[in-house]
Amino acid sequence: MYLKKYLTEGLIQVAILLSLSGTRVDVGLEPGLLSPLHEMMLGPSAGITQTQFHNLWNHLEDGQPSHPKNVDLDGFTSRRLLGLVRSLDRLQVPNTELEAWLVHRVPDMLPGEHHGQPAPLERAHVRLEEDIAGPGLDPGDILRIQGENETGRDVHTEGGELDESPRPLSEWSQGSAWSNRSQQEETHRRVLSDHQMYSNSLDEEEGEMGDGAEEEEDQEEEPASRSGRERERRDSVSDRESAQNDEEQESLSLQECLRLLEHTFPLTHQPSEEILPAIGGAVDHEYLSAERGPLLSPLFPSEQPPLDLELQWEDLLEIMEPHGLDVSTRFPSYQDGPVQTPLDAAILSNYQSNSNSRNDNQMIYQDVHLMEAALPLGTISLHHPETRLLPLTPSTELDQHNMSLNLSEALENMDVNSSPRTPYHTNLISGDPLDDLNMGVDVEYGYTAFDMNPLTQDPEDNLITDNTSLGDPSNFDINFYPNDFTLASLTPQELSGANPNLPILPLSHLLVDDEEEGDYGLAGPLGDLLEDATILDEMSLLDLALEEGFSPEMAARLEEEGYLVPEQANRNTGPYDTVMPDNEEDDGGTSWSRMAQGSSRTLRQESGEKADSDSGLSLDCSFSPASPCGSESSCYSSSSSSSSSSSSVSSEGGLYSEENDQEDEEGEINLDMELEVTIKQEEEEGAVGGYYSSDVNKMVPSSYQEEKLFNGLPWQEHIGHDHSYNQAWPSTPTSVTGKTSKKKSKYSSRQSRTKSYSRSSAEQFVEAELWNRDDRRAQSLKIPFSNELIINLPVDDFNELLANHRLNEQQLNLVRDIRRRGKNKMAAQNCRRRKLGALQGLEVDVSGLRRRRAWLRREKQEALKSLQEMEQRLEGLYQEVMFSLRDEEGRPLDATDYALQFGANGSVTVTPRRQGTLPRGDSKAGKKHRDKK
DNA sequence: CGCTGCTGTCATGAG
DNA sequence: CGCTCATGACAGCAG
Repeated sequence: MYLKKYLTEGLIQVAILLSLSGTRVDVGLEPGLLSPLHEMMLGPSAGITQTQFHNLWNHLEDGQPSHPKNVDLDGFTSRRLLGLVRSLDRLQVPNTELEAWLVHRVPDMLPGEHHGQPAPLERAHVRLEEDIAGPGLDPGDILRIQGENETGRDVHTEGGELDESPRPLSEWSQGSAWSNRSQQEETHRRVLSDHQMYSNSLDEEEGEMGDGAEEEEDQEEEPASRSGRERERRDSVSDRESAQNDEEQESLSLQECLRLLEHTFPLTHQPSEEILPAIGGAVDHEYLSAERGPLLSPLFPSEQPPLDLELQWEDLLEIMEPHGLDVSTRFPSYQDGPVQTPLDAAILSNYQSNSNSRNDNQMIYQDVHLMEAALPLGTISLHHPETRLLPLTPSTELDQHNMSLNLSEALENMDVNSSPRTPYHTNLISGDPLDDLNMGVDVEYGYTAFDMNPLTQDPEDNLITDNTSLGDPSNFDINFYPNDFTLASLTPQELSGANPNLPILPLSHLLVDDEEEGDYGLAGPLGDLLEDATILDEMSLLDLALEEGFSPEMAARLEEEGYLVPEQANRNTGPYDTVMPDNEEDDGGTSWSRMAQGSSRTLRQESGEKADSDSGLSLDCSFSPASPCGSESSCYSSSSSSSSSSSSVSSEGGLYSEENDQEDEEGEINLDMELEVTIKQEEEEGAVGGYYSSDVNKMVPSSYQEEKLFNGLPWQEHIGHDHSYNQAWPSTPTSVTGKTSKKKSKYSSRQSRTKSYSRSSAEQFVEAELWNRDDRRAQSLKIPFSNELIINLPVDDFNELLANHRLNEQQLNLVRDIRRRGKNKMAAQNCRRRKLGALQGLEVDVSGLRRRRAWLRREKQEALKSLQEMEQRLEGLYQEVMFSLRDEEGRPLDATDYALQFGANGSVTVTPRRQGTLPRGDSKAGKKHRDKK
């Protein structure tokens, strides 16, 4: 508050100075004219800049690591959003901004029902008329007010300079000479119409639309109706003339008003104390000794520099905004306020906005509420540094389901599942407690220990749900999920304390998981534990493999460890490298059928599931090659060739599953893993598996069930999405290192892929055993390790791996290419994910800005109304003062014929109105009681 | 058949 | 200088 006051006062001083100097600062309608401060307030106009405005607002610190090269939105979308954002930059409360501010300030300063101060108003009038000053007044016409002698200021001088007597407010709004005012109003109207246009274009809420229309109407009606209102006021004042009893009260009110204004606007202008005695004897000079003259200049919006005002508004709003960003801190700071939840805040915001509350506190709350309202409900848990902006789309809420479900289930299962995995836990996720939670969730769904990584892979889900509002209890009812029995046990604190970055199980995953749970997940905790133990063994073996280069012995050991489920056991082949495509070709149909039996359903499920969750943006940092667990994960990923195949199946949709069913009828069962691989290939058009996959399977045994379990694996992401390179692999693999040749193979593979379906199953098996291009190449060159390993191993490990394996130049090149492409693939996925996230953030920002604009409009309307009231009061007070004055003959002065002028030196003079007097002749004194029209 | 979205890949630049 | 990452651009596939 103090800061706000300080800044605003300073700005007002500047504004007043500019107004006094006759400088007209136009509203910064041009975005380019906006000052850096303004840009800081609203954020960079270019939404694609690295710094997003939501970051500048210090709210919704999105969880993504702010990349130095932030998302660069391209295309129409970015332009559209940018246009919206830029348009919002033009959301300036033009001329009445300061008015609005003052209107809010004044009531605060005027606890009582005080009327405005005529003196400053008149002074402002004088200032306004300086530019159009006509011939100097006859000194004889200048009436010196009592107290003039005190200061010894020569009123004549100023009167001569100023010549023009203040106009009545009616004239003030009408006179052609008031070009400034007219321009201002015109500008204002223009801006309003602009706002209206934007309102229409942005398809705002009806309430906003109504506001805009109303606002415009108000603006148009204002100038015309003002004169009428002023006349009415004058009449009322003249009526009161008979009741002199009220004069003293008015004077007192004026005194207090001036006093408060003085405190608020300590300026450099010399006080005009002369009027005080005239106004009322009770007036204390002490309070009016300073700067009363310019006090009212702020009341004249036409004289205010709109740019500063805009900045000031922005400043005011922005100062208060950050408070509304952090729920955890904000609400405590406003405990005395009604705000309890963002929803409440939004409601209260609307309510308060409509209730025309005008004191500062209310303003603050309005701002806070507004900002909260501007935030989607899903973005409540902003207290976490990595919280993200959430879209307003329903998907957010759906994802919140995931979040809450994950957390709750994780919490529920943590104690149960953590023990078997303790070593793994400590190794992999010691840094992040929530990973444990996530693991718990994974276990709950029968996923293997590595599933938690996969679960984190869904990029969109991460984007949307990473930072769902954990801290908001209101979300829980929304997040309640049928199978989530632990939500009730979760306290908001627990959830809020959880790491928002906890990977969220996508809704699709949940749904599928539910189904799968019926199939597999019901195995019970024992099965989970066994699986965990198996996974742990597998992981240890993989670690060893990483260190020792993944020798075939280790792969064999992994097989022997028996961590494979019975289904998997069938798939395990003997020594790595023993599987030959020919065998697959022979047994392809049988293995295919077997696989179909075991996993056809799973495949279908996965296909659907992947259809939902397969965003392609699934890469997650958890499996970063550089990370300690990256190698492990890579091992697992590499081992989970089946998972990749499953993902591929998913990408390929139900077509293959249907084929699987058909093949399944053949009923021939072959335990050969290669056959299985062949099946996969046939299912997935050779996307995964095959000869090379057998190696992978050796390293890390996998089954279709495991595929299911692993379907969230990061590797699965890229592998599974590699739908474009499922092609028939030449029976005689040829090493292709050149890019052109790669492309050729790639494209030809696609063509062959389409052909493969028309071919005989044997041919399909021959050609469909291949994965993607790199996999095939690796297979052809007999690269002794998986592509996943190649891609995801840290550099050192990778080099070590290469060193451990004597590879020829071709192999080395291929391995490097595989690594490069794989990493680039992940990078591309991350990039796209970030881009989407940025887009969503922009959308959220736009929505927030819209709300803010609506709020500002309402504020402006209120301010206008208040201003009108103030003007009325000022007019009344002015009349009162005039009536309290007497001319040389002791007759009251007619306010229509005389005007109060306030000199720069603080002197106050009563000057006749030229326009008023001229037509009326010299009836200044005699027509004091003349009715106004 | 065209459009759109997704994905992988390449080229390029920056760190 | 090499590696990694990010990103634009391109192309193919699927819906």
